[in-house]
Amino acid sequence: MKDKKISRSLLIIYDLLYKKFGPRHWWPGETKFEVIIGAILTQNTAWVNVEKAVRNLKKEKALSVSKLCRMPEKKLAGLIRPSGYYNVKANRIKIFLKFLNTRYNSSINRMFKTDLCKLREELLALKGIGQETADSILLYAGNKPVFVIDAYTKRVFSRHGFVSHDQDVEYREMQSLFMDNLPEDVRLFNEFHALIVELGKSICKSKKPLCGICPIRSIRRK
DNA sequence: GACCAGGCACATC
DNA sequence: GATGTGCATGGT
Repeated sequence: MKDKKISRSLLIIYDLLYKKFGPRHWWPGETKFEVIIGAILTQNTAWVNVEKAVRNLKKEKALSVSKLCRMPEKKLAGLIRPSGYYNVKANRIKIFLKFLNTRYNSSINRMFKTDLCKLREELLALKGIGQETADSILLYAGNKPVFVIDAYTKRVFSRHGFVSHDQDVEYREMQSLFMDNLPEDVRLFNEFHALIVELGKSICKSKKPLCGICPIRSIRRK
């Protein structure tokens, strides 16, 4: 259900952010496969640490489906160590690879030819792939019109009254805010989410309002 | 030394 | 269902 006022507000915010930060050229990654691996490695992790892990994989010439399939999980964990949670993430990558092999005969392109809703369900059924990771894969590796919701998006848009609650806002509710009120445009979805992340990072660094948006800290876990 | 980062699964109540 | 906890490195 499109709300013209919300739609206009979102596009104004997008323009402000675009003027402030410029195009973000997301996702940083040379291939679809690298984007997918990056999406798993970046779970609750600073991107600089993901870059180190990806560098290690490239140094080993291991950033391909076949190479990673053959690599023992322990060795993979060692290479991605800088990205944190390395045992968990190595296991998640192996689970994805097994899925890709058995379901799509190791073909990323074949995987992305699947109906969008069906593929999203399949990804979500994998252990270690949650909504944000699945949507990042679909948007940034598959060029599918899906809006990615992350912690920054939840914080910024819930605290500025776009949805009723705070950080506990449901993923799908927040996603509908964007997908119902913006034109279905992969490039827009891509750029907007990347700009929101940039905004979130800048706010945390500067601790001053930016583009009229107040400093926002995450809520501390006990 | 404390806090945080482009999450997710699982146990417990 | 909601809440708490484990998984872990590296930058500020």
